Amino acid sequence: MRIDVFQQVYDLLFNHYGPQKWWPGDTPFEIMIGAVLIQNTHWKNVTKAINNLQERNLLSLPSLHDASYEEIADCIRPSGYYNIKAKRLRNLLQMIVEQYDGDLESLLSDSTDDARENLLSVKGIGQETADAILLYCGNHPVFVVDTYTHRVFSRHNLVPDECGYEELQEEFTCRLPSDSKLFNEYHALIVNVGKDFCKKTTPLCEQCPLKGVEG
DNA sequence: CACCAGGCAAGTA
DNA sequence: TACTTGCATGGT
Repeated sequence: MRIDVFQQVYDLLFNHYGPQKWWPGDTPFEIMIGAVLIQNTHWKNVTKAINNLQERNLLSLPSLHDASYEEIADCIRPSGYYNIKAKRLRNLLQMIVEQYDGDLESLLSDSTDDARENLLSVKGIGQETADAILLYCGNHPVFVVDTYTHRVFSRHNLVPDECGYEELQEEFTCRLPSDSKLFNEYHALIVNVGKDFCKKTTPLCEQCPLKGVEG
């Protein structure tokens, strides 16, 4: 019996990169904030923004919820789209206050479906951000799809180019065991190989650990 | 200098 | 429904 190609890709990536220890961040709250700030932005910029929040003691739900819009925007300026992201952070905190009495752990221990639905109801939280929060803050077994996932897998003809978020996510979900630890590592590995070998303009590379893998 | 990054929502037809 | 555009800083 042949091993599934998605499993093969995981093995190739894991053998090449080793365990990733994601998500960068010390607390679920910090990880959640990072999930919003990373949207279409380099992680290096997000680090600066998070450091600014840390310096002003804003890395907790009550303190950030109390902070003014201007102060938040000023802190997260390096992460880009700072006006819209400040609003998104406030929307997210507001939902947690209203739906979960301001308790992040309460959101994270809710059922996956209910927590996801509440996250998606927030303006500024889309499917990827919601799933990243569910997986990397709450260890829910949901596979996080991102631009690298689509690019790497379509470029290797493992999924059709026009594959959408849910369709792509389903490919992983139905081929792999529902294991949050596996999903955690796999997504991180895909981002890694995407950054190194599957940029928008770089078409192909001899050193790519996925060289020769085709659907 | 141009281009891009671990998206998302609003606007247009 | 299916495209297009605005949002913005900092690294290469």
